Amino acid sequence: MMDEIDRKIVGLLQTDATLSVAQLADRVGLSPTPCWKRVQKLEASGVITRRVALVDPEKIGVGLIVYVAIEAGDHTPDWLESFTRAISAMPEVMEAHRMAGEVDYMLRVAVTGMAEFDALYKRLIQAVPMRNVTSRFAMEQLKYTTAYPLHRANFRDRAGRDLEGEVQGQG
Amino acid sequence: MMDEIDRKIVGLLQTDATLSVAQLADRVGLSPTPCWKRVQKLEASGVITRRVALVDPEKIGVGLIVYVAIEAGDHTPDWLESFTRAISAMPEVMEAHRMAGEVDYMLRVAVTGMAEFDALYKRLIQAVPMRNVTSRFAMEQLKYTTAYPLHRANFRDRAGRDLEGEVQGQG
DNA sequence: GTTGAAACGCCCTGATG
DNA sequence: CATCAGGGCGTTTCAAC
Repeated sequence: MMDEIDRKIVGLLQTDATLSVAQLADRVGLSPTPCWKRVQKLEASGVITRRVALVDPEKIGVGLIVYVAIEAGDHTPDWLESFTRAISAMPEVMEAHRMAGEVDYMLRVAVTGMAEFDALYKRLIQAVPMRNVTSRFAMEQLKYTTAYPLHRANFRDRAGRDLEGEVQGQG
Repeated sequence: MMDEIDRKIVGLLQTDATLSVAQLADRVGLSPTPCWKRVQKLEASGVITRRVALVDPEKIGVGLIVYVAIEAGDHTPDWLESFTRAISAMPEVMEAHRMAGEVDYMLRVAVTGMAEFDALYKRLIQAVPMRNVTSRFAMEQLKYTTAYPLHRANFRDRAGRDLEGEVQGQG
């Protein structure tokens, strides 16, 4: 189980992965060696999955973000299979979720402009039948981060106790 | 302007920022020195904005993703100002866009569970008046990437020419 | 663009307390 | 957990082609 120091390490690396182990150790109040071991453990256990470079979408000409809400044509394993394969092959589809409620799937798409989105849309409805597709276009990005919130309730202190009281339904 | 080699470098670093300059140079068909210079330039020019560690949300107990569609209470600068300040202070709000069309704003939220989302929702409607809020809950993540698509049309060859014919509306 | 080389820092691994 | 020590690798810069 992760403790408060692990939480700090993850928090720091989520915002800046160029930090050296020495800097990291300094900021979490540890010496380099155990700090390095913790980082290794966080990677081995799959908490930290990868290190990537983030890019300014405007600078590479991918300025249009579109949220696409989809109602499936039918609810069969085949449909899901075809749909999954289709979006996997589309680099413009950066995120895809299966949803609860009326909307079945939600996509986050990044394209150069309307013309390209239209082409993508056509490829999509051609790959698999859809009952309904609603596209919403972003005008301005107010906030964007890849850093997940690190709640104290999800970590332990050195005695192995929760840092906060039990959270409802999270036992 | 970026050329084909820059495009490859960005593409590689978007998926794996742990690559050494030597490895990178090897894969793009360059020697280390000019490859290193290109990376520096990409960072200085703001194409590459940062390097971060990505984390498995399940492993840190943030398993619930919610898309929130918002219609603003009114359309004044003050409202936008208050709204922006509110979501900036909420780490659970990982993404926020101002949208075209009926929905004014779109949030992507990561929380530990329904209880926490409910608390966030209350904080949100308390911070600023809303005409309508529609929350959609993700059941399963089909795809997720931080890597933007790199279209050949947005890059040049060594002669400075577009790699593809002019794209409609992108001329 | 290329190669080769040097200086420096950091990563990573041990040993010790 | 801390501290110390060391080898090896990668980064960064330089010179010359």
